[in-house]
Amino acid sequence: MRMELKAQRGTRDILPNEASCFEFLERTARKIFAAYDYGEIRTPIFEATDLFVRGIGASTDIVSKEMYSFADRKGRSLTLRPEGTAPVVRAVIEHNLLKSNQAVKLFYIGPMFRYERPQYGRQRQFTQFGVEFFGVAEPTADAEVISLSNHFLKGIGFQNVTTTINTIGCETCRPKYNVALKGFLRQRQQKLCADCQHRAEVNPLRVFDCKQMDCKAELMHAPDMSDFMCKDCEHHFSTLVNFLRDFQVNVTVSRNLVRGFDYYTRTVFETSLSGLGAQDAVLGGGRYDNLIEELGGPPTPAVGVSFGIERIIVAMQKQHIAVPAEQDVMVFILAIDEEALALAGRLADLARHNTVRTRFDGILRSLKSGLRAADKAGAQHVVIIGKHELDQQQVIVKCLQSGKQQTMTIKECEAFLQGSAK
RNA sequence: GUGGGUAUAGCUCAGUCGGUGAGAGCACCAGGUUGUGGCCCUGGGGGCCGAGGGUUCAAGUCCCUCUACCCACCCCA
Repeated sequence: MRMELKAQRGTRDILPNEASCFEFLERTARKIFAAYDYGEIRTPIFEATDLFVRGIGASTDIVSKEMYSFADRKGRSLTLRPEGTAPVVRAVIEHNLLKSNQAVKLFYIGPMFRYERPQYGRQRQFTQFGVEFFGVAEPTADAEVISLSNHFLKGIGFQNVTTTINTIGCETCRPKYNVALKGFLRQRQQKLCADCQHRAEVNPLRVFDCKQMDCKAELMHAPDMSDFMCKDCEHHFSTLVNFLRDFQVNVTVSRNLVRGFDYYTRTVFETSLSGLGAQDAVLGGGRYDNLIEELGGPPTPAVGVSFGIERIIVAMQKQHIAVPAEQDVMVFILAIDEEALALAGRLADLARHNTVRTRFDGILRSLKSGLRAADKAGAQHVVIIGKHELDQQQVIVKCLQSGKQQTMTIKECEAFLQGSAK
């Protein structure tokens, strides 16, 4: 195979077979998002680079080394969006969607871009669905978003879904804890791995995620977040956990769960599915009570989640979850003689105008190969036209399932294609 | 960004110690009496063996470079 032009690294083509899987997920998501009364928002694929630097945090991996940034013809620095929350926040501020004490619920669907090393379940262009819930500070909002996430995975067909949740505190208690943790890590610096030494400076909470046994052992003695947590945060979290139990969402509390964006406050969560190897998180999210204000909007609490669609599709394949088959009846129009092509084309056109799913390729086939093709295409009915039929102004309509067939006049066939074929 | 692995037909993969003309299954196409699908049988098309260099009388096979993919790390969805 000689090809100079190929899909770029970390991108790929979605062929019809897989596209139907995306379509199924989108359909399922829209149904569930609608049930929770979220409205769709479509934001541009690229934004000012500054939006992500300020929103996600300059020191995060995504901003410091994974963004597709470029200068446009006037020298503006633009970036293909690496995630969906910052653009949505920008949009709700820009359009004054945030009225006081009003809940605003939005969802988005679309491609995201990160310059990462591709791996299974990790592409440079990938699809995320996500929801953002603005204006409610109470844990009811967190619970709703997590419940919605669970509902989505169950709607697709996943069983035994468990979500991991944690709280990382708020602007009053987290800094105190960070100071204590950093102090602790500095003391033990020599005993930590290189990665953890780096984490200790950039995002100290991440050290709890380290897989090195030595680091884990050291961290047994680390200061405990719960000793630093303010009353409000503690109450928020325990209430949330209770809500989730009421909602029958399986949750595991893990103090090791930390997320890579700077904007999270209090609640963070993610859900993993089996069959994905190292990249097994298919959704992740959390609360971000300060982001809107930081980006120039009115102080507004918010919570959101995003779903990794390609990863969900991989998990579906690994767990043998099939996309429900299309139920539409299909009619196959088969011309077996040159003279029959015109009538075949006309009948196909008529059927299509009546939104009957119709297969007609405009080519001559032998009766045998035509029926084979119809069978493979999954057609229910085949309209067969040859010169014998034309001479009599008739056609044959064959039902593939029963094997029975009947001759009809052209008029009868037209009526069939307009009515009972569906 | 770091370390390791892989690359042969549309798909999944064989191909020995370098040595006749590059294979299988699936998929596709066509036949199996004159106009009837699925199952079965027979036949057929389709590969510059990822790209570029090198070693050799001889390279799919050995060496180097590049590219892509895979696994782990990092990070994340």
